[in-house]
Amino acid sequence: MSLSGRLIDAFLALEETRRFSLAAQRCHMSSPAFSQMVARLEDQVGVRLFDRTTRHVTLTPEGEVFAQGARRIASEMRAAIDDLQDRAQRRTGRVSVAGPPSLAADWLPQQLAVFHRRYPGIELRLRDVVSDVCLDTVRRGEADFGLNALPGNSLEFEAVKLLDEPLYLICRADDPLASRRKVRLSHLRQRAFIHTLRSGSVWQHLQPLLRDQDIQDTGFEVDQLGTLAGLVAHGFGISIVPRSALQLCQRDSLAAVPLEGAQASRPIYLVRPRHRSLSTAAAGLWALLLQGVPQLRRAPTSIRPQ
Amino acid sequence: MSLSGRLIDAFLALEETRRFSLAAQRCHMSSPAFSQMVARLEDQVGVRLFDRTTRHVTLTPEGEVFAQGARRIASEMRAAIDDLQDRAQRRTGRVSVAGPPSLAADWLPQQLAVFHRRYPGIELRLRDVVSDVCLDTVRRGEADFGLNALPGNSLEFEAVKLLDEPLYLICRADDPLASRRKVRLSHLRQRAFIHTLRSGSVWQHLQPLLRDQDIQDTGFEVDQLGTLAGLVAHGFGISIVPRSALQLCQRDSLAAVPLEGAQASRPIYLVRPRHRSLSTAAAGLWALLLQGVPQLRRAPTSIRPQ
DNA sequence: GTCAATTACGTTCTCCGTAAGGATG
DNA sequence: CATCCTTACGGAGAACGTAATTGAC
Repeated sequence: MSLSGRLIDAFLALEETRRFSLAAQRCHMSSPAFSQMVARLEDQVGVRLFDRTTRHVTLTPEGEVFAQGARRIASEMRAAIDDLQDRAQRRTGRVSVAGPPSLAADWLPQQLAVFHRRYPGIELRLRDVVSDVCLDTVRRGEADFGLNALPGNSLEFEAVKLLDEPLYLICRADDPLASRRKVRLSHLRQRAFIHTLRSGSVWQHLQPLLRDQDIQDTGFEVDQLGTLAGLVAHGFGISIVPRSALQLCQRDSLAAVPLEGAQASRPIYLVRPRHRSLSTAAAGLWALLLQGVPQLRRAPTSIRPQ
Repeated sequence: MSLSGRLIDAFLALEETRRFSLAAQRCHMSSPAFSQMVARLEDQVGVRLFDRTTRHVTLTPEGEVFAQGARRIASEMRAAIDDLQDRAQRRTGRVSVAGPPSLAADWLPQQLAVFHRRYPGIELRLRDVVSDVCLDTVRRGEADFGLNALPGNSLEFEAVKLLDEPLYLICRADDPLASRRKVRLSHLRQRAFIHTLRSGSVWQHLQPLLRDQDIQDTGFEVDQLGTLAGLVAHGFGISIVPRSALQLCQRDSLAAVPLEGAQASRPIYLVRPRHRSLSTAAAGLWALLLQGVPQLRRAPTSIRPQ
């Protein structure tokens, strides 16, 4: 009632060699054991598959029919196992990561490139998402894991902190604040402020703090960091971005000044579903990202006054 | 290293129910045994297929990949076994018989019709062959078995005699011989004779005997029995056919007279290869033909003088 | 605390290998 | 008579079930 891979292999070996002794040898078994094996197979399928005397071994008509099925079964088995092992060896597979636009601009692609050089067979996908939808993306399985400023519900997600990423004030190069080595939130009092997306992590992080500082909201709420830089450059206000976003704000007329104080940085977590394990490929990328943190700490910060 | 049908079934049961206890029950096993079974499967394929706590069972990404392969494997296994058992039950299959034109004219189709009513799923094929090629057809596997006047080499073929089929003289109704109740070969002395195919069994059977009887050879050698009847009807000569061929010679102007004497009949054997067993379907038809001999003995012989 | 999966362990059964038997050419 | 498949039989290992344990909610 139940075929096994070994029975199929035995059948195919005998079908090819037409000799019990040879086929047994090929299957690394004694001849009697092999004989019993064929008998078991015939018993299980319910029909005689070989005509055999001590001199000749031939397929029965039913055996010839079964041979086709046996080859398909063996092929499917091999394919299934090979596929799995290719994935285990990271020779094939697919990983999808969700991360914030700032990291998706440079560091994540850089890390993905390293990963791709090491495991060229693995298909990669990067979804740039705002903080709000990151966890949803992971929850729905559209990404294997995500990078996010919030670790998510600890019952649902498992998170490890990658690093605390310093925040920077972005202002015009001729702004008085641009000459400071550091700024505090209190320095921003009364200033016009351009928000990044309300659903983004920086906004979520700073919003309660800025409310205390009597910040003047310009009403602008941009999606692309390039747009933000343009607005700041043309005098509509100032803004705050994480260090990894500085590169996207690179303009001659702009300056960046590190924030200091209690909330001068925002965390970045690696977040994955707690109750679903990562694929081997995803686990590999996860580990690589953890190792890649130093490159992130050394992120380019060339926007500087003077 | 070796998947078995039971492991695949276990995997699919768990994949569907997502509960060890339910899946174990469905596989008619205890829960611990089932648990070990899944562990064995995971050990054999080399990767974890399920994420499980005592509360939740989920497929790993690799498990989801494997599920597709597992379904294909299970499907191929089921198909292979079902096909075999359909054939064993004679619900499907194919039989090819080779027989002489005389029997192929009526009796064989009649028997095939009986077989087809009983086993409508089995595909039937009837090859009408002259004696010469009958055994070749069987040897090459183009027919599962044959009907032939010669039993063939007993090392190569296994033959059972169906019956001895009486031979009849075919002549014009106004022939002096037509009024006889029986004729002997000696009565044919000096008569012009029309041969059926030299490769046919009747010719092979009679040729040495006719040579002793100073038979006059017309030079005609026909393929179709209808042609033979036409030649006889128009006075070119006489001929001899087996009883089963009489129906094909049915004409008002013709008469048939049974031969008597030592060689007044030719045998018909069922012949099959000795070293290859018959398919279940073929064995069924073989048995049915053996049972159908009485109908062959009662073959229509309406060609009669007066 | 309860429920579900797992581990522990004794038992049964499958399955292999060695040795003897039987059939074929 | 030589060769090759099969049967017989004993032992090793696999796999199952019962009972105890661990872990999650």
